[in-house]
Amino acid sequence: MKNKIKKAHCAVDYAFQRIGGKYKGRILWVLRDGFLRYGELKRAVVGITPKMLTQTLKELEADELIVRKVYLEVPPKVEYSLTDTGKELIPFIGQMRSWGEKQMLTN
Amino acid sequence: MKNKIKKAHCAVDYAFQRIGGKYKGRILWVLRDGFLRYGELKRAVVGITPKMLTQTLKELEADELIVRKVYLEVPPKVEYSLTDTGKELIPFIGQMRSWGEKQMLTN
DNA sequence: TACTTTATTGTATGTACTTGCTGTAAAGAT
DNA sequence: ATCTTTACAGCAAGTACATACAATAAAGTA
Repeated sequence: MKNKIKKAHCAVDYAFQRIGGKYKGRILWVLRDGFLRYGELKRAVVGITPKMLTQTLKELEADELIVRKVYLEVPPKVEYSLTDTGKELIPFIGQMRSWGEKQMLTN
Repeated sequence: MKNKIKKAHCAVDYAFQRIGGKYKGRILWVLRDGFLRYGELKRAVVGITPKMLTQTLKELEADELIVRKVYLEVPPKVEYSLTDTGKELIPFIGQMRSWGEKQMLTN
């Protein structure tokens, strides 16, 4: 399966289906500056379980928002980075983040 | 309960907790131009069940992103509109929407 | 009296999401 | 031979999200 978008009623719906989910935004955000390995992501996205990290990374990959690059080494090494489409989302996530920061202070 | 944000690990997390969910983005979006009654919202957000609409509206209200105004009439009349905080999210949702539209064409 | 309209609420049921925990491969170091 | 490291996979279990369907209040109209 290429991705799991069901049937979007509108573009807003579609976009939220693609970057919704508990960790997708955060993962995209920490990848904004380049390549991160699985373990680095795990440390960067505090609180995520390995299971969820793997699962979410797979979804983002199937959705073509990130790229997974495997190095044939032992112990294994896998690097993740944003695709061009994924990079386009960074400004929005940045805005959301600013809004969130402001709100967190207000409360 | 004022809202149901658990413990945000970062601002991105926080923001997604507040506008995540299957219908929140769409509801905020259709409210961008002013006031809508419950029934109008139901027609605007195609596919939502009355139960989910009520529930989501309550969450958005508890989160202070929308305002609920009740008119003491029979049959009942209730109008919903964005708060200032809610309005701040509209540009962001608009951008997401543009991205989504573009993506929908690309696929 | 029965019917209509509007904005819900309640109960039951179902599906999707998320977590916790254990296990694996394979090379290199001790 | 055992231990370490890295990046996962599998399974059971719980929680959250979502749907379907029935029901309510209360004034106005037929």
